Amino acid sequence: MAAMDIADHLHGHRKSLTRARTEIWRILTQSEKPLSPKEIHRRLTVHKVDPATVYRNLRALKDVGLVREIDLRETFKRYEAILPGRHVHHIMCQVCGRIEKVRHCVVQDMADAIQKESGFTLEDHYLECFGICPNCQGI
Amino acid sequence: MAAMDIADHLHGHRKSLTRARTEIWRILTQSEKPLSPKEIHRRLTVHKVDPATVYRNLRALKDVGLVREIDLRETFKRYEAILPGRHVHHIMCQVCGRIEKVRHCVVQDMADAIQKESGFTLEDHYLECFGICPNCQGI
DNA sequence: CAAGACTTGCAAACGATTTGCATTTTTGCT
DNA sequence: AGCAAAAATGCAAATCGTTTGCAAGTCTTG
Repeated sequence: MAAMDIADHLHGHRKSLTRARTEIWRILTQSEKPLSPKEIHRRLTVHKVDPATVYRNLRALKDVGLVREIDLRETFKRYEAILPGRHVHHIMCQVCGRIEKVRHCVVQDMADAIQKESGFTLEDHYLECFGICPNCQGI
Repeated sequence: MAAMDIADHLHGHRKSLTRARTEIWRILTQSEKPLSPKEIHRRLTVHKVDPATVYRNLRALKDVGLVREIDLRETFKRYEAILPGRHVHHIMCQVCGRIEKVRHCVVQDMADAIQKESGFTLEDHYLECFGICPNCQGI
């Protein structure tokens, strides 16, 4: 998604593409893994951006559907850019904390079963995995 | 799991089955849905149990594998008893917040794909669903 | 270019959870 | 049972991530 698109996306919600937002978006799209607000703040090159601004912008980006909030059982949330055509989950190593993407996802296959079982429609889900990475196996 | 078993379970970890723990366990096993520390505290009938004690005990029960911590994108965590032979996820209504169990789970089917993709073993996962419950559909 | 809408920095507030410490309860042994 | 050691508890204070009020700054749109 180009910078142009995110501007449109934001404008559609009466939100503007500010310097801080542009940077946060760049940082998120360039990252291999979901980042914490603190990590994002640390990587900002624009001067004097307040942590509160990072939080506010993450929420704004989340509200317009550009960013996803991820919980990996840590004391904070992580955030990642939602890139079109990708449905991504993650797996975190229980030993070293390394995080990798999981592109295979079978959750949608559960929709029918859920519908039958509880009558709920399945609109969204949250799937994060924990395991042991190659480096940590057999230690 | 009977009270006897949980005592054994705890003793195996040098932990005792105290009055507060017994009650918390009872509350959790009797609940239809995962509860927040605050809800658990509110349901305690033993006198003068401090919130800190609830937190400490939830952690203790989690550490020995009796309780699972659940994140439903709220401002707090929820906890539920891990009953043998049950692998349960949840679906929360995006409209009214109602929570139901989801017993069908296909995540283990992903283990092979994950192994091939990233080399990780899949030890545990975290799957919570969001949708719309029958009552809220068509509103 | 002006008026209103949206953003920001800063400091203070918040809410959930954790911790230090002195006291009480439970355990393990005799 | 009786007791010393270990673990748990209440209470208050502290932490930590995150949110909010407010005044000042920046954008947008006509």
